[in-house]
Amino acid sequence: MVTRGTPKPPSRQLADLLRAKIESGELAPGTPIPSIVALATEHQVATNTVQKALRILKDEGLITSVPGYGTFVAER
Amino acid sequence: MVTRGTPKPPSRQLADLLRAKIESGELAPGTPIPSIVALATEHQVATNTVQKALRILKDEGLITSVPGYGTFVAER
DNA sequence: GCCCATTTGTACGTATGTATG
DNA sequence: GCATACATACGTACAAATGGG
Repeated sequence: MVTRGTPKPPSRQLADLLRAKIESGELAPGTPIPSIVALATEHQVATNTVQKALRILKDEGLITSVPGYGTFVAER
Repeated sequence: MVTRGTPKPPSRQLADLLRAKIESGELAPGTPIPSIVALATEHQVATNTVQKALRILKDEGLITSVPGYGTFVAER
């Protein structure tokens, strides 16, 4: 759940949430992550915020994005 | 000069522009970079775009930001 | 080859939060 | 307390890439 009024901003909360799913294996390497719009709707945040969260995970090498196609869990 | 209609987005153009000034020594290590608002006004882009450009340089280790204080050219 | 829906990427303008001096 | 500056988020818009029909 993404909440406000906490020291941890929504973008980090969402990044942490997705990272946990990846590391737990719920999102396996090679599988697609829900689209940005889907994540924004699901977690009640702006698409920009989702982009920011995904950027964090990209910087960590956990995911890769293909424009016009989708975002996927990286092979480790 | 930051232009549109080119394959290189404004945020990258601005990042490249600032990087060149740093590497040429025009902006020496330890010296402050103009504020985000100042850069946005000067280059006619949104503050968000400036933030994006600065983020690129931060990722490259060329600058560091201190909230409420300013952004500075990194040492070395 | 040509539309078209989907998806990522970038940008805009604005608002608010937080830190510094 | 106040002014300045960075950080985050919102909603919106449009470009470019992809894939399916």
